[in-house]
Amino acid sequence: MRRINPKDFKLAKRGTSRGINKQIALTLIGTHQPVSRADLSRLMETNRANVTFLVNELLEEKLIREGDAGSQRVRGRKPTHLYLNSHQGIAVALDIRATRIYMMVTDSIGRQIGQVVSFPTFREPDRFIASLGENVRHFVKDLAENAAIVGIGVVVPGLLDRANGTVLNSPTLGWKNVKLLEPLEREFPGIAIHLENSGKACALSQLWKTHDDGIAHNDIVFVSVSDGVGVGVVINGEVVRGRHNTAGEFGHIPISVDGPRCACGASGCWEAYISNIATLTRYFGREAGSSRPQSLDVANFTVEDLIIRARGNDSKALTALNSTARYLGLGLASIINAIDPMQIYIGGEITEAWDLIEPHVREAIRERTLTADLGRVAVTIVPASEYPRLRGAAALVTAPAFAAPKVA
Amino acid sequence: MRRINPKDFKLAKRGTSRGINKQIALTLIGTHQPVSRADLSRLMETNRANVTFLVNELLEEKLIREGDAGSQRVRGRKPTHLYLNSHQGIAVALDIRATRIYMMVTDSIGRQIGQVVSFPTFREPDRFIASLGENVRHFVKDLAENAAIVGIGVVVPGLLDRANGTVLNSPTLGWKNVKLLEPLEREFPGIAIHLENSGKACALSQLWKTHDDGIAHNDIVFVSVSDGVGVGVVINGEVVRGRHNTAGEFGHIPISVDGPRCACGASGCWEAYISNIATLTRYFGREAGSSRPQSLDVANFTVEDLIIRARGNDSKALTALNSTARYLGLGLASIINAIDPMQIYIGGEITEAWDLIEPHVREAIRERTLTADLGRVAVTIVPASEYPRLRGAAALVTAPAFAAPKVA
DNA sequence: TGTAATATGTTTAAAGTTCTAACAAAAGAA
DNA sequence: TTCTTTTGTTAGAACTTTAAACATATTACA
Repeated sequence: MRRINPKDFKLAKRGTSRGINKQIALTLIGTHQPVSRADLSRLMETNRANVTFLVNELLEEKLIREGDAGSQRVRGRKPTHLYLNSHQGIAVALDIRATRIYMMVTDSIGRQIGQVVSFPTFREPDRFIASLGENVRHFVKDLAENAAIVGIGVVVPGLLDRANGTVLNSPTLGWKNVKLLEPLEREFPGIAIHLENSGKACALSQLWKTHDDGIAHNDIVFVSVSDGVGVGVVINGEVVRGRHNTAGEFGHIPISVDGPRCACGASGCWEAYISNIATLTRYFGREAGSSRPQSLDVANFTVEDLIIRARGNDSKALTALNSTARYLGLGLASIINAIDPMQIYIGGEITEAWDLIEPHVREAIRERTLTADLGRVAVTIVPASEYPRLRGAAALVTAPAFAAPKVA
Repeated sequence: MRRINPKDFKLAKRGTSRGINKQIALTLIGTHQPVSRADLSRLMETNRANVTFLVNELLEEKLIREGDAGSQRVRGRKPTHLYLNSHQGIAVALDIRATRIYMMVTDSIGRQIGQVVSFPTFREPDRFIASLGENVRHFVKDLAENAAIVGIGVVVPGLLDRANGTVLNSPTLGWKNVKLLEPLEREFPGIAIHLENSGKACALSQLWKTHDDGIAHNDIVFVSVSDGVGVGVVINGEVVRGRHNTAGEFGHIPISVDGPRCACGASGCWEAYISNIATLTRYFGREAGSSRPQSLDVANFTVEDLIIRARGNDSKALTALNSTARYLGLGLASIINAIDPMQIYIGGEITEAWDLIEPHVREAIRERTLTADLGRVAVTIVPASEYPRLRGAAALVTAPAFAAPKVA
């Protein structure tokens, strides 16, 4: 039961019904392809005539294509298979990280083309743009020859003002109030640029993924554990943004308000307990709350290294991981109690130790969730090899064609 | 950008456009009444002809009515004023509390009729239903004579299974897995029964309230502080329910995981720091974490009494309140970081001390919110005299007529 | 007082939907 | 070859929004 916003509604025009049904048909072709017009009419519970009209228009718009005739089990005319058209130009996905920028090229329906490449990040805004422009053009030529870029999705670790296209604050990059949209549009004239926060991009990557089970994951949470903790929340198939595009910052709910100092200025944030730096600090023997994590002595030792040691016989490493696992679970329980999602996805380096830590995570979840049902929520890891941030960035470009029209 | 759920979509039929536009017109009549057809055509940015058709149908359905001709500022024909029709039967709102049940009767657009009445709560389910049935019939006759009841909204403190119409767990009432919908439907044959959790009902009450400023509050959080802490979250004009109707339980996010024991079984929950019992326990000198709040010696001393003492010269009372205020703010900050709402509403006995505690609440909010914008979010108290639970219960009955149709 | 001007609300017809029913096309079964 | 079945299309009915003309009602002003 949704209330219509009297200051922001969308009237149904002559073409609204068709618009809705076309998007539904397109979505179903995406999830069921190859699929015939007759199949669609059954899936949509409408008549074949209507489907013919809708499909013809989608064909004209080149959003779908006809394939070979399918084989019919019993007798009757063979169906014409319909597929999503993946040749509508390419999307460029960029993941801006502290030291390197990662880049993926996809076709118009978000399927990866070639390999992920990377190039260095320059912190100075002008140089950042110039280097990025040069590299993107170079690698696109490499990967996709003459294909036209229809859009560029850019994922940034930090808070974004999407209305003005600026990075409000990114501790990772050391950026505050850096304009990004406008210079990028100047660098790539005529190409649509989309900016997104990394936590929200990860959530998008799972929302728009075509899952094997065919079930849509329309109420999900993605928790990305890395230098910081990024969270993206999807409710009703839509990323929750809030009034200032700041929603989803579960990384800073407290575990204990008197706990270790966090990069955000407060203390005892979840992030301060489970970020990679927190885990490493724990391993190097400091009490979690006694020092600022930044001042780590062993600069090049990573969580991946820690996990390798834990798999060896380094009990101290295992203890550090298990401790993080417990706090991870405690925080997840808060998210579960607050959102009650269908599924939780976890990304970040620590997922490589999932077989070691999962029991501790689950136990902590059970400990703090309100009901047994909530304690059993599915928790799935997303390995780095799936590039959730990059796939989310690509979705920024490729997904709008499939999105539900805004109505009422 | 919402993804269409391929397992749960709604096709646009012949009448879908009209359905959408009728609900928009109805909503606008509600927020702008009295309003003419010509006004509507301007508000909706469509032609007067279309409005005539829509309005005529709404008139036939008796959802609206024509009033006197309005006075025209300049020349031209006088407009015909349109109003919502409030004579479509009555709604009964019931708020089930530990010892008494409160009841309000409203007209078909949710406006209170007569006074709020109350009668005792029987915990034993059969007797509960029988007594409730008798009292409701008695008081309805008293308040609204022969009016037909179109629906009954029932608000319960605790977790509900709305699919099966049962109370899963209500510590306040001492109920576990108690069937409620079916026996109520038997008790009131032919009358629609709606069950709702108290936190969500409070959120509904604000969502469906016609605010003076005319701004719709489509992203809000209602925090109700009482024996427990109930929270209702509204995103995109819709209450967030989650997979098991359990979403919104921010009452059990931790302040400190090693904090005082909570009624839910975990420890350090927000609720354990700010519930009325926690505040009283603090006043009576126990350390917040050292004992179970249930075993309170001074049984009949309430938070209201505490506030009166704080307004006198009882510095211990003031200290207890201020301490609760600080924890209230710390928890609110987590909600703000997570949801980034337009507005937060606070209900419960403690709001009577708002002038005393607001500065402490605000300071704690600022301390833990991620950005300055988030720290400035509007926090409004809803006094008990506005009966948010009862108004939410009434909205369960009266709001569906105004709700947006489910589409795409 | 009468006429022009102007705003409201309705009617009519056109353009664009879904939907029903009939029809053509294509393939296997008998 | 003929029948049966399935797919896909076409024609027209029913129902939309929308543009334009029209009727109605009121004020302004000569």
